Amino acid sequence: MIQSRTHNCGELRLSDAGSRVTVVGWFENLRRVSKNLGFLILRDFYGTTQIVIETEEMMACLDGVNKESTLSVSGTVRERSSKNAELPTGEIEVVPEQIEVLGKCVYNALPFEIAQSREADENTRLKYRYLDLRNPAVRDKIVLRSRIVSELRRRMEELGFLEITTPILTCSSPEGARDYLVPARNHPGKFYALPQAPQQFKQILMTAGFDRYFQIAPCFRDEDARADRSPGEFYQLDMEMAFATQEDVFSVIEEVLPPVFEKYGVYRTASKAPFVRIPYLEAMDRYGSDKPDLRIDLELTDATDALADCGFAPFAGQTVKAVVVDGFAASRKVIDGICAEVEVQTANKAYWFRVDENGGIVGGIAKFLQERREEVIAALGLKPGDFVGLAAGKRLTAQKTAGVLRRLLGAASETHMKKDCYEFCWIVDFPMYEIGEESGELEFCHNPFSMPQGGMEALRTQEPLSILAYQYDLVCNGVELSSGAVRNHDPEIMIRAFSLVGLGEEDVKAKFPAMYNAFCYGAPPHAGIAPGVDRMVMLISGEESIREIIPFPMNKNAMDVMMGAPASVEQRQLDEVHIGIVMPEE
RNA sequence: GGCCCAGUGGCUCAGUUGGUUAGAGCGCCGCCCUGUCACGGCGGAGGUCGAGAGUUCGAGUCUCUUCUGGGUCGCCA
Repeated sequence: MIQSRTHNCGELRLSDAGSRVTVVGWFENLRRVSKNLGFLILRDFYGTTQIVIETEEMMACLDGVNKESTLSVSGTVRERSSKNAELPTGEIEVVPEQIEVLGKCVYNALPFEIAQSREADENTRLKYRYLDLRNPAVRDKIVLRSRIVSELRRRMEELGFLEITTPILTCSSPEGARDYLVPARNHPGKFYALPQAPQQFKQILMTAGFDRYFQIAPCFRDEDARADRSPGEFYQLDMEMAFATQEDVFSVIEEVLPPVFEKYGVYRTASKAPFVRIPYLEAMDRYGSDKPDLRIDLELTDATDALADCGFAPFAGQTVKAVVVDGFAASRKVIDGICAEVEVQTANKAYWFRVDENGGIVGGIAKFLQERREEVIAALGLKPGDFVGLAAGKRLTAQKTAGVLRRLLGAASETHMKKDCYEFCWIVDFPMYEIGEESGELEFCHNPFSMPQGGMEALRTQEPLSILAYQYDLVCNGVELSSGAVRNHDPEIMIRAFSLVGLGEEDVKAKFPAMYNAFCYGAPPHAGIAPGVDRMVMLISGEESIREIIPFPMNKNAMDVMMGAPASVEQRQLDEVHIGIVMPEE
């Protein structure tokens, strides 16, 4: 009969000396000092406890027992004769009377060392995730995630938000990302889809009379992975408010998020309400990005007039954007590295020059600028010691390239980046429409659910490209946490908004039948947002790989190498759901 | 789908202009060690150098193809 645990491995202290205890956990290590003296380290979720082996009898209990087996140890707590101040339990040890193996580890060599699992091959870590997670440094990220989610939930509820779950099996959505499809057994040829977001459901909840909704919502999108984007599935702190404006949404987020970031973050300070608001076009112009990292105090300068016709071929006829960095004394090697990285990230080249102590232009493309040196210096407001990074191309290309350059220069500079804080901002006033790059025709810029600023009046009278939407992004330290919007709840305005992109009433009804119908029965004005939980946990924990903050992550190719998903299924299962497999050629 | 990087004992890595029998640390096995705490000492086992082809007297090293993993662009309303 196994004795029940009396204490966990993290809680015994000097005051427990003399107590008879039973502790259980994983066999982490045995430091064997002689034939009948050794130190056994037992580890559980809460910590480690040292078991001192002083007899050949106890030593024999461990013969042939591999590390990482689970053990039960009963004995007496004793003060250590040599203490370890590094450990919470470092003043005591347990003198065992009985050692029992609870669960054997049948292998005497592990795929990787538990304590160093973060250095192991990532594929191996994912395959043996249950071993990887035994490493406290790995496990703590998952614990952190749990605490963050719990706190977000608590704060939302305190503000009167109601958590309501929405369906996982629903309809394929006609826009956006690729859907994950689920065949419907009782409806041959028809499919459910996993939701890309609970967008329509939450808007219908508003129409149904719920006032403040939120959900830690699972979302599914069949798109390729990135370092900060797990393939397949992710979670959002999804919320929606009835009879609400953009400002109402902002104030909820500004109240809920910063305290959580400050409480659990690697950085201990976060922006206070209200967050900076930057119109989209201004963000592109000043930062070359719609997700600017405001920890960097550099801004883009327009150098088109000064440099476009300087004789340097890549600038001819292009927009030229500059990033001026004072006191940037990086080596040539560092500068070349930054330029190469810009090219990798933008597929566009970056250029540079420098102003020396005497006001001369040197380095990079300097030789093209000598003739008009004074004009360039005056136009860009340069002074000795300034470094100038440059990007050229069509307006948007030049902005985006310079934006990446700004980010890299900021990170490389000693003085232009505040490193230890969370800088939030809102990007507001996104355009309602844009000219599609492929189609060359008017398209919705973000999503068709947003309310145009100015409502019906704007749609009737303004030039479509000049119409702005009540559409906003939440950005923190250069990471886009979320999009959100004041929704278009008026069927007439919705039809008018669609008509500008060549779609009629029938198209609206066909694409979003439930929502459209619901809005025809009296909808409240409403607005919402859905910050990504995974992204927030990454920022808070300081992790750069999203796989570190997901309990069971998939690899880049959307495979779960531990479970073996995706996998083949039996023909019988396929038959039941009326699916035939057509393998791709070759 | 395009581009970039990586792949060498169980793990992390070194391996020079192509040149003897491919090394180290950790782990594993054995022996020694009475207070360790990254315990220590001595010894040992363990390698189709991701795979295939080519160049060469000779390939871990060079070339091509391919596989796997990561990053990135496309994509992500």
